[in-house]
Amino acid sequence: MAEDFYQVLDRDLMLMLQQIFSGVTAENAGRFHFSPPYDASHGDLACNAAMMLAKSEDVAAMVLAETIAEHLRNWSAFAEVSVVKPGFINARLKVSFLTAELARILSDPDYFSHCDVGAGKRVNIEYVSANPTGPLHVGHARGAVFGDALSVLLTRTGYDVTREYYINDVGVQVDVLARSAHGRYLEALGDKTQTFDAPLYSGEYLIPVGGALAARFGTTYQNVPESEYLAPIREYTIAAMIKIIRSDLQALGVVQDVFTSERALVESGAVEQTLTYMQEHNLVYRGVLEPPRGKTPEDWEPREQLLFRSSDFGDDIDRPLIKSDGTWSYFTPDITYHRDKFARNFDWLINIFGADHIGYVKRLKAAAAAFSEVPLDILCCQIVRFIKNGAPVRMSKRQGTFITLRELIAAVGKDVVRLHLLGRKNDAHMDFDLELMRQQSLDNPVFYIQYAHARCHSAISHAKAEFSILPEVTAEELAAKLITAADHRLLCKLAEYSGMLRRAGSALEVHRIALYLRELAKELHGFWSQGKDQAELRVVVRDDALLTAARCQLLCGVKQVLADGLGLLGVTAVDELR
RNA sequence: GCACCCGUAGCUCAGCUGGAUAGAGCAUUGCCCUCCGAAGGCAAAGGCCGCAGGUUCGAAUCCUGUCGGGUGCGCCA
Repeated sequence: MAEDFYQVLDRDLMLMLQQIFSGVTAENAGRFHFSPPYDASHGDLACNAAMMLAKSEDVAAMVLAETIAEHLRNWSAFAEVSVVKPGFINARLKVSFLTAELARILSDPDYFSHCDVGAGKRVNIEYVSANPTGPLHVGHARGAVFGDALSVLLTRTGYDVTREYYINDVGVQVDVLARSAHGRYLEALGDKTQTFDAPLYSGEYLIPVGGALAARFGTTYQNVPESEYLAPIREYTIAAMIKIIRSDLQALGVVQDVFTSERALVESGAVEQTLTYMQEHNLVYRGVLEPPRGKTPEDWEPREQLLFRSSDFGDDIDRPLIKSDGTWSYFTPDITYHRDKFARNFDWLINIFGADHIGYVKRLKAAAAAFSEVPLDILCCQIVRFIKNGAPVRMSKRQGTFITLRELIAAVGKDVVRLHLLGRKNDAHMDFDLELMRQQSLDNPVFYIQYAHARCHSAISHAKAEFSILPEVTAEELAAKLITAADHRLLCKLAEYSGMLRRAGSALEVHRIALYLRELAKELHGFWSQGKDQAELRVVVRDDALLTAARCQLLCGVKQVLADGLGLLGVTAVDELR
């Protein structure tokens, strides 16, 4: 398993501390690490070990820091090690150590995929799973891009990822869909009296489905009772909706591998099997629930149901599986579905939920815990407020005022949608200002990062034009040439990338990639601008071909890291801005 | 009433699993294009990190309470 830049340093630190201090073991050593200090004037790296050890060793942190620093001074990686007041150990890296990392970025074909914290474990990530009753709308966008980017990130950090969509193709919603489609079908056959009020779906997207149904079935279902037309119309229409949804996802750059049908699961008898299993394992009982506190419904009456002992597994109350009328609750097939996922031998399940399903998390985790040791993580994406003309857009399905995903992409572009939604923690509330995002203003980080990438490209091309032949640069020359403070900062920033990815992966925090890219872009822009005042800080230095070649290597590294990070987020890296 | 999420600069948000003087972008105010792309850079200003306790060498970060905002919660799906 290959280690990244910071892992190597931290591992060596741990080994060294174990040699010096008897109290340091493999277990607690993970707390000691190097990290980039927030203030660059402190150096390239800060180490927290002395302060962490002060108590267990019963020695003043400053004394320990001096001891540790003395050892660190022997490391080949460091040019300078110093100790500062509370007990920080600050270190400055040798340029050769940083340029060696740059060389790996440029020459190692596996550099961007060598992280193996996942160790090939099989993880299933379920996301979107919107009801197949129509095109996706903006409410689905965040979960879609987050699930997609998380899948890419976990793949990159060594997991074997399956991306899954669960199709809720059973129940009232899809029956309503079928009735609506049937109305459009009659319309297509010439009946102009059809209406599509309240419970029916009035969206225009069903009109072509009606036409297709007419072409497919002719007049077969024109004058037959619902019991005859419902199933075939429903099947056809759901397939049409899935097709629309998949194409919506594709427009966002989101791909999923497995589409699991609830109906197929139900028809296989898996739900009954699950109920039998739960009965055999004493996970259910017949009982009556208390009315919900503080908000007792007027028509509440206690009725006996089949309940899952979910409160034994961390839920607040037990949950109904079979309702008093003898039918399953929504939860029952869903439990079955997760049991099916467990049966497919994943090592880890992740569900991406919208904020409107937060209340569902505990019971599902309870069900998972009752069935398997395999961990289930449920990540919720908070509501995105869409702002138009300075005011939040009120969206209502009934009034047809919700913005579709297609409209959003058409308005601002896929890259803007993705980077903006991926730029914040998934569980943070956020705004999406449609005007700002359309303006391509500085509020929009896509252009800032793409601009940095384009500048790298531009400078490298310029260097190639200026010097017909750029000299080869040896490792020694690279280290000897990239010695200014500006070079140094860029090199340090590049070296952070691999460790940042590893941490983002283990924290399931995709937004860190976006933050990092912004930081790297900022360093690049700063680097660039210094060349305006001082010609020797430019990429192209006319009287120094070797320096120019070295700087080109540096910018190649920046360009590659920017492109890789943007690629992880599904955002296009461009060589030129319009 | 209960559960989950969020309260950090005027606004939108970071803060790397407990570290140094809490950071970015936008907006405001000043600079920097005869010079690799100014869609950029530099600088100024802006803060009781909602509030109150606790844990410890050390808290925006962890715990408890509390107040505000959001989302959800019934035998709906």
